[in-house]
Amino acid sequence: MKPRPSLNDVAKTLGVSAATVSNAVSSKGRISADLKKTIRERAAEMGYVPSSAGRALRTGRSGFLGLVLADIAHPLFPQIAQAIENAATDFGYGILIGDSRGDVSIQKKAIDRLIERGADGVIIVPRHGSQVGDIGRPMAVIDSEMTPGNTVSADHRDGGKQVGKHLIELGHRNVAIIGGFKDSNVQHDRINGVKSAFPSDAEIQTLWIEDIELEGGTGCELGLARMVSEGVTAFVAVSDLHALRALTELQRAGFDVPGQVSVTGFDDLIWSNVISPTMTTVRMDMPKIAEIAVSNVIRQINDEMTDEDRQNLSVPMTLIARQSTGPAPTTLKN
Amino acid sequence: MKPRPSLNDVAKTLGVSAATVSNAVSSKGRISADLKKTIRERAAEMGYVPSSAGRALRTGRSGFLGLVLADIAHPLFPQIAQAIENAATDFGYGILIGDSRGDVSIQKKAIDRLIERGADGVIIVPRHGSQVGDIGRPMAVIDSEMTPGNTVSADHRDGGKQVGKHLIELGHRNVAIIGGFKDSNVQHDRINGVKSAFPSDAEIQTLWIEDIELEGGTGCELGLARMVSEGVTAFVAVSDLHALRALTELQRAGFDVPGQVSVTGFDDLIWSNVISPTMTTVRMDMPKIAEIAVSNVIRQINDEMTDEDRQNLSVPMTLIARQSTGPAPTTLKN
DNA sequence: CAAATTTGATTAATCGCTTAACCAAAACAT
DNA sequence: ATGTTTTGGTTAAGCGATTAATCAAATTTG
Repeated sequence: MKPRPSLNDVAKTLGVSAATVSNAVSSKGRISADLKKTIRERAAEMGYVPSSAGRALRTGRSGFLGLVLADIAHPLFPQIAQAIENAATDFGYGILIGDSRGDVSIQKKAIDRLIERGADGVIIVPRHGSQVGDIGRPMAVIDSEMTPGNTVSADHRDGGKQVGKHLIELGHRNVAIIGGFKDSNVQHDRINGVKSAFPSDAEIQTLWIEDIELEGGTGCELGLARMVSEGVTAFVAVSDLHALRALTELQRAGFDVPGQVSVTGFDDLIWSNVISPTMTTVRMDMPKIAEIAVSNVIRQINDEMTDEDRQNLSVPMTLIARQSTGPAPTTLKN
Repeated sequence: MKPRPSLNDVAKTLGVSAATVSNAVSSKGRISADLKKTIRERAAEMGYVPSSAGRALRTGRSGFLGLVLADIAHPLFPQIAQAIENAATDFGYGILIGDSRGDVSIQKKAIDRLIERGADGVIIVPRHGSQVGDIGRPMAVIDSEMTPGNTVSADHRDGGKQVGKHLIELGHRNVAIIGGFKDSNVQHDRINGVKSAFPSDAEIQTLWIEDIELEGGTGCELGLARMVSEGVTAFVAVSDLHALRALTELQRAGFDVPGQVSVTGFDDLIWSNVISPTMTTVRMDMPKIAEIAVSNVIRQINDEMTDEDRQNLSVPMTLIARQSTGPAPTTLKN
């Protein structure tokens, strides 16, 4: 726990001024190539690391970005956090996390707390149904194109469309979409995308888990078996979590997936590739999204915003066809 | 983006010294109750928020703790991050996240980066098979009691024991344990715990996914169906992720869970309660673990370590019996 | 060669906060 | 009334970095 050397310590051992050391380390100001090299070597061997506190105080920049998710417990969080952290690191920033403990009303508070802690900007993944007002600081929102103030998002609509096309090619004409929350813009985008792929004579219905659970209780059966017997040949869930729920419910009811009925999800969550059958899903390009969000915030911090930056960007999604989808069975309805 | 008022700004509007304002805000030093109240009110109405940079520079404390996970993509990460963030917030600290991008060799680098960014201490959840050397700064390790330098962990062994007992009560005598990585101390603890619950004449075998995938490739079938036909009546996975894999593989092969075979997992991951059947699992008390880890690091920061703090604490796990376990079938072997 | 310019480094101020040292006035004790 | 303590505040130093202003020496120019 020995205190680390300061700029001044390094300067003294070389008999130069602190300013010169600062210049050498940060490659600013005027300094001869020779001295710069000498100083850098000495600094390195002394184990000198610039104090972020000192720098922050002087420059007014902390070098941190806040990452706020309404609910950290969301299964997509690892993907998001990792991508954001990596992108931020590439830009020389650190990531401070904030959690609103599942309570939407605290979302704003969580953001404020990060700002108070000195975050130079904030990246927000708002909870469905909520939107973020201006916070007077650089920020980027990752949600849906429909969300006011959104900065960047995956092209959820096209992702849905890809799923729809995939199912059409497999011969499915009677499909049930499984949604979670009606007030989620992301889910609506995905659902609309799916629908847009089908011709108008296709049979498409949408069921909402929040509705079903209102009656059956959390984690209740969704009643998918009955729907299959009524002709549904494929279930499109707006999230791999719901897709997993559907898959296991169908399997347990004795159906063969994908032999008798197909299932698809979204987001390529951690388990999608190890369950049996592996799940057909659509993946976001999180590294790309993160890079856009982070660089956008940083440009705001540096007052380098261009008109282009204010656009609501969308990043393509990628369909990953796996084992949970197959040709529509022709036996039942024809 | 208007600059926020400083201590001095507040002091000037009241005609007092900055030191007095500081004392009023932080309740230190000597100050009359009246003036303290006045100052606090004025500070509040001016929207004064202490500059973390100024404070950090002066006190040498940033107010941040680093959280390093070898792999942020781990499905347990949300639980951990949320618990740590909440605990840290309760203690007035913020959380800075670090990721080693899946590469164990970078684990140390990720830690160093957080320290360089000014983290006062670090909380580490090391990757299986790795251990953390002394970093010369306050730190806490959350892994297994077996891991050198471990600070706090769930009582994985007892968790395993609870699973074992649960299965014994249900009449299971022929069990297969599914492990992931052999070099994981946590998994070994759990496995040993499970074994310890069974009498010596019980048939217990252990299969390792890393071995099986070496031949079959990532995400391959585990060959559980054959094992069931050979008499195994229950599968104990060391993680819900593996349990899910086992469950779907068995269901797909046409087995009824828990009618013909039981399955258990660990960690109560996000999906455990929504799949069908819901998963019997064992849950860690992450809030408790996080609180212990965070407070331990903070005591190190404040040089308040007691001998008690150096102990390797373990926090009880809780068995959550759900639908995936049932009485052992008596038809096959008897 | 004197004047102008460039180069390379130093000085000193400053960011916002904390805290030890100090001091005047009030309260108490002898 | 004089000495002592307590109370309530102020002063001033300093944490470590950045940067505008400055200056001496070296170099170029007329």
